[in-house]
Amino acid sequence: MQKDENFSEWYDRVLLEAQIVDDRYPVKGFSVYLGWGFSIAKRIVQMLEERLEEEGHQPMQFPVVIPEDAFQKEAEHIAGFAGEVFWITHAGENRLERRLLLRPTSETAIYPLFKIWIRSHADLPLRMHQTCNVYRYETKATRPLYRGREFLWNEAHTAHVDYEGAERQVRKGVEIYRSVYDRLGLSYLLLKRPDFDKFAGAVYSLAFDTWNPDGKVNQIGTVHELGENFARAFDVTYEDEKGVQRHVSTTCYGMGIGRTLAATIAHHGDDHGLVLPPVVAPKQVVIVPIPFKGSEEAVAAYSREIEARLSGAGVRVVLDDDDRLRPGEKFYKWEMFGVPVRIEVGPREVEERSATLVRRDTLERSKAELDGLIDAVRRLFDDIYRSLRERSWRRLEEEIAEADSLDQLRAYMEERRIVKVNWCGDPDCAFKLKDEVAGEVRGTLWERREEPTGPCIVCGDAAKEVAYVSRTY
RNA sequence: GGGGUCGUGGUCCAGCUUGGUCUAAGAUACGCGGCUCGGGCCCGCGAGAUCCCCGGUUCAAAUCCGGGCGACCCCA
Repeated sequence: MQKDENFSEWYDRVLLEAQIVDDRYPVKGFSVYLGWGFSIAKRIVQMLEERLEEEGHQPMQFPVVIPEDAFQKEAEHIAGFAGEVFWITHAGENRLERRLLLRPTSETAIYPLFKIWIRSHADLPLRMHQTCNVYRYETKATRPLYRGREFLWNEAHTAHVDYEGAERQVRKGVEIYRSVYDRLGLSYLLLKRPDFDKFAGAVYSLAFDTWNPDGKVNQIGTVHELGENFARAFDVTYEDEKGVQRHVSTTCYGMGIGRTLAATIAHHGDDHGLVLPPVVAPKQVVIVPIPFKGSEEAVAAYSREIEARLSGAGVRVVLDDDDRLRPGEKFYKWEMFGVPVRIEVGPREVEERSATLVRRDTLERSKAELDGLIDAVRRLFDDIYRSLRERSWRRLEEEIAEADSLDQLRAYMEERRIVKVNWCGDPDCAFKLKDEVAGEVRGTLWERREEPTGPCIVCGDAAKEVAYVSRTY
């Protein structure tokens, strides 16, 4: 099973065999999270929610339905999403007087309540977040976890006294997302989207784009500066210290849980299946007993002793004592599930009061004394995490190329790379570029300005930016 | 949005070109029993299939034709 040669086949197989999602649900674009996959997803959600709440976001749950009139308040927003909205038009046989829609995102659900909650500057800043499913009738090809018509995400919405407050929050949102991706060992490009590709209704949008083995970048999170756009549309105002009514400035940011999970699978996985960073692995250690004839009882007892020690130290451990499978089959099985560390226990280990450790990322074996086992396991977790993270970043660097002609760009697109080009900033040049090559302009680096090294790759005029171009999901 | 390939037990797949020998073969997974166990052993028995859906052609359709649904790939 070759991940890099045939990612699509590898991915489909891993989803099913590692019990991530089952895509056979009989509605296109909707799939079922299975036990192993959802356990990982929940851990990602939990890390994110903890960070958000540490930074003053209240957890909330808004309804999934939005009334049509609220949805239609912000003109650009409707224009951006109207084409992919699921409408609820009937209750039983009766046509509804007021149509409802399933949220494609929750701004228009949340702002009518912001208007009620926010009275004075003392109510600000207001920060909330929710983890929920959203609904978009995607017309492009759907792909489990990458692009569904229903998908799990977390969205945060904040309101501030002024634009500067919102700007600070944008930076905070970036920092929160970065910390989650980092703990998953994921590399990414943090790009400012070109104006024509920003969130519908935003002043500007930032996006975390990450590489994928098939060469299509995966957008795993976005952070939006909304300025007063939504506040004006929904008339959300507060009274300042001088008694003047002012519009709030707002931000929002969303992280696709499915896409983040997909990236974790795609970045770290190998030809044997998943490779999970220990923080999100539902089981971090699997103990495989190797019971030679005559030593079954001793091996079983010693395995249970190791299990008890690890589990007592807070390690998520499973003892695979299923006697229907041979050790070799168990090795393959737990490698598919991506369990970070395997402990092999046979008569030799019983004899020596030791354990044989195998790390999932490199499949290297090592030995530890029973008394030093917990430290050895923790060290391995740390090594695995570091090496996955490093490998992911190295791969991102290798994916990036630079082109100074359309022909060269086209050639790199064939190789499915992410390519830096000089760009004048004119949207027409970006559109032309998309017509000419298989990729599109994703944006410019947000945190560091890169100076163009030549004229615009399309029109030849003076370039203002260095843009990143790639295929997309 | 356009083009291509494909859809057969849980999974992978043979059969389709040339309709009948298909009461659909095999592998794997599953259940029972035995033997084993340091990388997917081995032996026996068992169960499991609306041949994606709807319609048509025909004495006869997994196979041919039309439409639909779904998946994958390529292009825009």
